[in-house]
Amino acid sequence: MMARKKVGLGERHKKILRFLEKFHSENGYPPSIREIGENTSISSTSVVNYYLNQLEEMHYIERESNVSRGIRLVRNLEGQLLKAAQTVTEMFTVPVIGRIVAGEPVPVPSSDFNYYDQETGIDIARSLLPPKEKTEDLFALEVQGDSMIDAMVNDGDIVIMRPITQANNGEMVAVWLADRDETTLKYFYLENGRVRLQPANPLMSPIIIDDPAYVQVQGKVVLVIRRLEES
Amino acid sequence: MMARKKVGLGERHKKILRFLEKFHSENGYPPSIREIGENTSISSTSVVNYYLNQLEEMHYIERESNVSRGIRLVRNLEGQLLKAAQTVTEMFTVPVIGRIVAGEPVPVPSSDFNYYDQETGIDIARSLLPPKEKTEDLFALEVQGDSMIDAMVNDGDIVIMRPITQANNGEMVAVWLADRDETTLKYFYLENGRVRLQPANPLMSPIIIDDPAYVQVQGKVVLVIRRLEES
DNA sequence: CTTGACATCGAACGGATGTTCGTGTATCAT
DNA sequence: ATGATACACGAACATCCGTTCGATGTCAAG
Repeated sequence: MMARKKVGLGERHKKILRFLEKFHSENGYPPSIREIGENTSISSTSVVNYYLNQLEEMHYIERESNVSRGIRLVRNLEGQLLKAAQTVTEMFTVPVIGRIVAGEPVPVPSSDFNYYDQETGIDIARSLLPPKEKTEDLFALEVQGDSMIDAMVNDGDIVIMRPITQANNGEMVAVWLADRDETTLKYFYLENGRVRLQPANPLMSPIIIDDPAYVQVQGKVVLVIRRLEES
Repeated sequence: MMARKKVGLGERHKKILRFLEKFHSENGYPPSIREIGENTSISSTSVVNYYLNQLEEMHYIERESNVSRGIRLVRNLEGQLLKAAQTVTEMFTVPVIGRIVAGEPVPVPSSDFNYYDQETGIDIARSLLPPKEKTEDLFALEVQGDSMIDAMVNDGDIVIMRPITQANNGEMVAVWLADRDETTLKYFYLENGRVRLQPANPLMSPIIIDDPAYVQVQGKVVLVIRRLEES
């Protein structure tokens, strides 16, 4: 109230910015000018307008004239550029549908699996995957037991997979070995009619399967997440 | 137009959803009903209203009555939950500041490290970490080489860490072993004045260090990410 | 002292916006 | 055939909303 010189971001500017951020965060759309005023103790819409104009000049927001709630957040209080729009599509939830255990086939979801009903999911930033990788049919499994160390995955790790039945060479896949009653995660290579399953652990030897019929590809591994326990 | 039975997401629903997503993405605020109509070839605001009500019943959107542009996107076309608001705060970028190599100390950022200047970062969903885990000082390192298999991390894995100099028992830490000129990732236990460094790999034996002065704790591991290459 | 810049206010206005209502057409089941 | 339901339309209305205007107060500089 005593700041007479224009010195940049004043307290009222900050207060409005914080409110803009919070409101959009909670509601999915920007506040109106009256809502801004009510929540920042400004009684007149023209004063709110005045400050919004200044925030626009300082490139914290962008406004559309004569558009209700036409306010776009550009920077946050610390001046960081906000990718508000893009962020919406840059994270997704992968349903955790079960466990991956050495002695059982992978529980691959059926084609009519309802991806929205899962109660447990794991949030993944889209940028962790290649741009072309589709996300809709990904599923997550929790590793159970110590039997997957050749794949360098540990008890409790989360393995995110895509259901496939045909593998390309070099892909890390989950296969069910019918003659051994065993699930294993390995790099898949089809060479001269035989299958080579290469462990991720460089100290371990590959498995060679003469008859590919014994190798049931169940899914392709796209991501492994290990969370360390909070102690 | 011929579909008289109510069958769920119809073409018009999809068209509107796509437009909602695109418009919000580009403008930072939702479209008005007339804008929706103009862009989906619907000539009447009441028809737009009709479809928006249906999309709300199907939980793709949420609406606020009598609020201009009071539309919140809840799910996208594929049905994935959008955390439009929360996503802004539920994802963050961890700077990748270097590599973790067995023969060198961990490059821990200094206290005046500028976290915003890093060009390489890795996006992490906030939910992958415990709620109390602060995110501001986390840094990421890329594993180089095959020398960390006792920690079950592989060449190319991303290890996300917090700088600490004192470890609690049971924490997965990066330590610099001064007598061996070696960095290693292990579970830390201080027992009767001696340090036990337990490998994550259950087939491997612990290291016992009699003099804790030789154990320089450099950081605590909070998350490991393995991305499988697209082939 | 005056002047200009900045900040604050409320009232008023006109346009933006959402909602309701009634009508018409098509489809389906009985 | 009838009745019920779903979808599509335009008109009308009331409220929401942004903008403008004029007035007032404070401060700093000349």
